[in-house]
Amino acid sequence: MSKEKRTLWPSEAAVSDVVGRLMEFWGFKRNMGRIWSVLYLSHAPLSAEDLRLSLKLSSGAVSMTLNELLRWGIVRKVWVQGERKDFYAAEVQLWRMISRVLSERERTEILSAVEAFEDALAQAKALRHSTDPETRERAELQIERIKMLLELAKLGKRLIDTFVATAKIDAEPLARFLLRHSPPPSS
Amino acid sequence: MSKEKRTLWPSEAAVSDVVGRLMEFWGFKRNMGRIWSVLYLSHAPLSAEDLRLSLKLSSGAVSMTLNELLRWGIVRKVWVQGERKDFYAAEVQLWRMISRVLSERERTEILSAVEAFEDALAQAKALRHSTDPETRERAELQIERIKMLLELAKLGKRLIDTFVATAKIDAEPLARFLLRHSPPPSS
DNA sequence: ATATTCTTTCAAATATTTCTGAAAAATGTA
DNA sequence: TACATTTTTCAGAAATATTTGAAAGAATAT
Repeated sequence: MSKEKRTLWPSEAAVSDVVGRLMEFWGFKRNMGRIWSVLYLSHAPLSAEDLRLSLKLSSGAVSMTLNELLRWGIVRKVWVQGERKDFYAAEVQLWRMISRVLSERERTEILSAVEAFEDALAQAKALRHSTDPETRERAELQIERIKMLLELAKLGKRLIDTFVATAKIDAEPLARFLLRHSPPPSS
Repeated sequence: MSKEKRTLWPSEAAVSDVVGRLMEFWGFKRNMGRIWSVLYLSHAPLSAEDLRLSLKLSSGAVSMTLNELLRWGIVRKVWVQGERKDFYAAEVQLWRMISRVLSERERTEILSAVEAFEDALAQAKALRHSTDPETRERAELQIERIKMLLELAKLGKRLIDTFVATAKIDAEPLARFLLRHSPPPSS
């Protein structure tokens, strides 16, 4: 599998292109998506060099990107008997992959947003009893609005938590998750 | 409101910082979030110049960013009697704002992904009857996997559609949407 | 019509992100 | 230990994204 597989099939090229774009859109590096895709569509684990050749990347880029993918739990290392180099395989459970990313991200992003909103709220509340009526009025408005943001952020957190929890126990949670809702409006 | 309001309150600075980061995280420009925040926390509409001064941006940046925000329906223009310049106000219905962005984005991103996956699937299917057994085997695997991706993309589309539809008819759809699910696992 | 004020545009400047490739480090082999 | 292979690191290069500021363009008032 390390001699022939140096050129991507059209289907592989197409998928790695879209997934690369989607991942980029999602805030990852495009190459993360491209590498994952090639692994995902491969019938056997691939080495860093396989990936380097089929995607025309530098060895450094492959190494760094693979490690990032490993950190996200989106790709894993695989032992191949008799081979010295490492081989890599894609996480094929899509929902698991997504839930991992979501939970990983919400921890850093949403939680820090919640904290920051709480701080801002406290700061606005401090002005509630200003002697200047204009200041008081503005403070009141800001308190209301920041509360909304805070609520929204917490709601987002809960949504992610729920999703992640569902994904953990259920083999096809995405479908269930969705189908619990009214049917889609238009197509 | 155009003379005094040149320095942000700490609460305003804090919120525009977080929201700026969140929006950047979400794939928008940081200044979109910052400008929106200042407007959102303002008790009166602000002019481009107000924003330029309080956020220390160039006039060009303010103009471009405001237009982008207008295009997303996240900010609207407001007439102020007796004033010549335009004034701007933030969309305060958060869920409406989000649903608009979601529906706008899914149209371009998810739909194009679905299409691309379908193409890739067709390409893989074309190899199903290759004379080479190895090729056939690989084609079968790819077909299975691409199908999963396609399903996932369609599911995502449906999720967004459902959300957007809910948001359209309901004043606090986010809450309902969420609360229909089991309570959050951890905090 | 002309002046004044405000908004937009856009090429150049900055800033940020991502990639390359060669050297260093690590890992295994004899 | 010495050697061969594989992986990682990282400074600089390249590619992208964002911002500036000045000039052009609109809009309104006189």
